[in-house]
Amino acid sequence: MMKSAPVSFACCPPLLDVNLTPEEVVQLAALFRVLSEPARLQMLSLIAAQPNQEVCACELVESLGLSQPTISHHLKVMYEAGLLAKERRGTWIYYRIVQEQLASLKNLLA
Amino acid sequence: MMKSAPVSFACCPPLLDVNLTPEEVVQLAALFRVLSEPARLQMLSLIAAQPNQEVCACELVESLGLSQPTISHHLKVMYEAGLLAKERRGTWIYYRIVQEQLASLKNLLA
DNA sequence: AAAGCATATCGATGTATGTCAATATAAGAA
DNA sequence: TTCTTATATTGACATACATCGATATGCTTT
Repeated sequence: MMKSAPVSFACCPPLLDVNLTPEEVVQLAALFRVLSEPARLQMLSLIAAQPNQEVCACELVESLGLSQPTISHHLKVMYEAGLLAKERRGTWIYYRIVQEQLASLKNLLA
Repeated sequence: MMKSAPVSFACCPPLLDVNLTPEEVVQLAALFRVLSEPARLQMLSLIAAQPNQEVCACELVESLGLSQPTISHHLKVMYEAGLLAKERRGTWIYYRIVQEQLASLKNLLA
């Protein structure tokens, strides 16, 4: 599945000052859902803490106490939500945070 | 259960630029979890759209297509998460959004 | 006190998903 | 090609929780 486009409702209406349509609400809720998992937040935090703003998947497996399939699953979920970008470099795959997605979410919380 | 205190980690470090502790991550994830339900977002949006910034529970039951127990459940969840304040006026109970909680969440998304 | 309406709780049920072991796929090295 | 390592997928399982009907609690009015 392809990475989804950044969330955008009309043009950045502050989240809760507007009557959101059911579709927008579902889309937004799905994004919050992705962020509602401690393991995923830990992963995001760990990526953001890197000097180069990226990690290879194997580092995450080492850092968190979770199995490799579980890490891979979370990476996929965040990638498909448009929160992560990935890039293959040889054997390794590096993930970085898509800032725009988080930024648009932030704008909606006005 | 009592309404929980606003989220605050140290003093507003931008969410993903810092290595969050497991405890902070769990607390933050729980808050996102509350926001990950379409029905709850719709309720928040509906409250924010009111001129007086509040609704009584019965209005929510009428507006959304959900049963009264379900609405009551969602209200409780958001209240306990510190996202809603409530005030009894006669037979009715009015809910309003706790802006600080949303604001601190927004700050963490820097 | 009794009745009527608003809200909360309880119990049950179905669905979603986090997790892992096992296995598959992919890329580089020998 | 074969081997090794990195990542992804599959299948199974357990847990969390949204939802509702039934019922309880609470407030106001008569």
